[in-house]
Amino acid sequence: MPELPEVECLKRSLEPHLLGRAVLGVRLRRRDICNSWGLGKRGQMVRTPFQVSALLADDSIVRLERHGKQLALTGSSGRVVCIHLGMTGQVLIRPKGQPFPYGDHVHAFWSLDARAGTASQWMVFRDPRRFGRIVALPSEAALRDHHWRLLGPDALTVTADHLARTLADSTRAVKAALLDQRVLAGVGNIYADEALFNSGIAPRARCSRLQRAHWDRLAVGIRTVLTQAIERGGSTLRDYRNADGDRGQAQDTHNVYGRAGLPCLVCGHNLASATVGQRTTVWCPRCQRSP
DNA sequence: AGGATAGCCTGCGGGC
DNA sequence: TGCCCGCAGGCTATCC
Repeated sequence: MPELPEVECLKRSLEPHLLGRAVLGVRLRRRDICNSWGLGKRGQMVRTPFQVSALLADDSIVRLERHGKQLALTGSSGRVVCIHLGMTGQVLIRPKGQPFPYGDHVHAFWSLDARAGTASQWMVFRDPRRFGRIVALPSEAALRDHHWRLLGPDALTVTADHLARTLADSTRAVKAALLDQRVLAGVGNIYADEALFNSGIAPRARCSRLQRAHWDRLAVGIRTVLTQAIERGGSTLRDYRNADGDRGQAQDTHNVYGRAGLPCLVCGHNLASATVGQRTTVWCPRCQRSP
């Protein structure tokens, strides 16, 4: 469930813990959630045998960067670890020596040094369903030019121009297009439904039928919904927590997601539900229209 | 080639 | 009470 707002809130909550912090060592329980890329002989990116030391061991963290739903940690060596939370992934900061309150499914531990006012801590990656991934890369250039090369622009800054240009000839349902990370990065099922409600566009509307005014409203709708969710700390439906274990509050203000059959908060008409783009989709048939 | 579909994976709630 | 089934949906691989 973590989409762009949840990953952004995770990033903001991790930064005070991680920036400038030394990684003393890394322990990995599951190797099958990790990938590693390196530079090949002709300068191309190649898959390399995974080594735990590639996860910023003996490094210190100098930067956190998010694109869409992915979060990258850069070490002072220039190496990068990119974390993708999948459905149930969590990154948590916990003091060493205290009982760990989150049960099983912790796949990786980073040992962080003690610093002024702070005891030594663990950063842990936990992911019950294991849809998440940890990717080691040799540089930020490799991150942007290789690992993130197929992702569309970050949804927080998406423009009507980009949406119109990218999707004008597409016959897909607009909701399916919003879920496609190559079109824009960061929108998942929750915020796709919320953004479409905000813009008054039916999820099954064909992209090629939409006009300039629709793209204008949709771009604003996407940015607004995501920005407001970030301000509320993201949506916690079940699993999402920030680095400190706190829940978000944005789920309390959803207009349509999870409200199938309930009255529309704007017009009172019962909200409809159907599968669109292989995802459960909820919308208001009165407030949202197909051109 | 764009678009649809299957598969990965665990927890939980509903039904019996 | 306990078991089974369906569902949740991020993405990749594969098919049409």
